[in-house]
Amino acid sequence: MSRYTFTEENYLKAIYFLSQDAEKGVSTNAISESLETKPSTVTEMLRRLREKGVLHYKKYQGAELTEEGEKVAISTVRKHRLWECFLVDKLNFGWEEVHDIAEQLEHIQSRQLTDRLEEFLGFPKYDPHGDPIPDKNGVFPHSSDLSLDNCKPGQTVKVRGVKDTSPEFLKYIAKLGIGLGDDIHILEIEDFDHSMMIAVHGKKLQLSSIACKNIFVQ
Amino acid sequence: MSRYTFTEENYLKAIYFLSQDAEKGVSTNAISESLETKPSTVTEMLRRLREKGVLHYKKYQGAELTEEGEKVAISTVRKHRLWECFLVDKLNFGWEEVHDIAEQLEHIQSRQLTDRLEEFLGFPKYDPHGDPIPDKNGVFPHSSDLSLDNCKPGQTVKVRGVKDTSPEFLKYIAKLGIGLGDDIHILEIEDFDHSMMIAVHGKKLQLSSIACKNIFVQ
DNA sequence: ATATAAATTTAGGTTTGCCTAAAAATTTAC
DNA sequence: GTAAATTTTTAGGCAAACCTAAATTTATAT
Ligand SMILES: [Mn+2]
Ligand SMILES: [Mn+2]
Ligand SMILES: [Mn+2]
Ligand SMILES: [Mn+2]
Repeated sequence: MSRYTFTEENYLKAIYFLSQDAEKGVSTNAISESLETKPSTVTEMLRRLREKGVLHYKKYQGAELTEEGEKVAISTVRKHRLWECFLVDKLNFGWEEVHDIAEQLEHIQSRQLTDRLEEFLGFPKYDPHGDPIPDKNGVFPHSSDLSLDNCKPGQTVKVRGVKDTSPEFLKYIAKLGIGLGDDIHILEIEDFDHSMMIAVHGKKLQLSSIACKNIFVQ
Repeated sequence: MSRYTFTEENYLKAIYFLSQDAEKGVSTNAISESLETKPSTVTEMLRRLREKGVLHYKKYQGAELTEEGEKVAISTVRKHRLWECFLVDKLNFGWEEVHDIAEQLEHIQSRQLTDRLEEFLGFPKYDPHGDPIPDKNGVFPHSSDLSLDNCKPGQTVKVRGVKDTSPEFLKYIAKLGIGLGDDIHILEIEDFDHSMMIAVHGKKLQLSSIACKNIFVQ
């Protein structure tokens, strides 16, 4: 993994995320939109990145990252999310303020810096928005590691599964309007019983600590 | 103080330091050497920076920063030194390892980030090499500019910083067991080469006059 | 004072990343 | 299955930073 420019890392990161939903090659237009550059600029960059060996690309057929390309993308995601943790946990920024600063910090090149930052932060598994942080080998934590009761007010997390799969529990959360893939925004945690006030689909509702322990999030 | 590129900040910082000793305009060659670019590149950049209003420059007459230019330079120095403190104090880097990483971090643009970092670090007045850190208004703390070679036998002085911050020199004095805050007792000065016999931590050792000139004391 | 040397600028190129406008390929619509 | 719409690529340019080689200006030395 040699050195990549600011811009190259941004392209690789964008293609990495876009290729998660679309299973074919990532389209020129999709990249263009995501990076707010013109499609012609993207075409040119794709040719350059292909020559560097970080992606496969044939005219009109979209792009797919190579192993090396994915490694660079994941490393950039890792840096981005670790810095977001730093900004929120150590410098007391709000979770909504940190993205743009992390967009800059994610391009600092020093393997040692990233690894020591991770250690300093106590090896966090998720960033302030609940997104998983890959380890130094590029391995993401399994989402089932994190249940809702381990999250903090201010976080927004995605429902990834349930621990209790009984019909009673599933019916209960379905009635509340909570389903797989939904975003839960944590508003407040009651001190005395650890129940949570949350917002889902714009609706405010209360969840007991027992319910929270049974919802896996990411 | 609008936004400046990575490169512009580096030029302004270099000119700022160079204009501290040379009281006339800073020469093209001096900048070229300090930034390891060719003189012709510097000439071109000086014209551009003049148009931006950050320095005065007339053909063959060298460059001088305007108030705005100096503000940018000092702000960059501030960021550089605060990040060096962070790396040493919080991430346990050695003081000889941090300069290159700080060269990158100093260009992150967020006033808020810099100020909160400073607060997180406890408003340090000096970086790990003993260099003074300007406050958010660009004001430097008063720093002693007394170097060891100006001291006399019999004196005991405290190490406050180094003039030469190269890894070679830092490693050298680290090997000798000399660090920030250490007490140096001057035993004898050799007449013929002005080398010093000193005692640190109870150990006797010899320092060349070149080494002595590069150690700031108080 | 003139010749030589050194410093600086000019001229002409390169690479990275971006743009607009036009052409070509692909997809969709009838 | 062709025509229209959309997507993508090509062609040609531009700005920031860099370079080499050739002038030009300034400094130095006899
Ligand atoms: Mn983010
Ligand atoms: Mn980015
Ligand atoms: Mn430094
Ligand atoms: Mn720098």
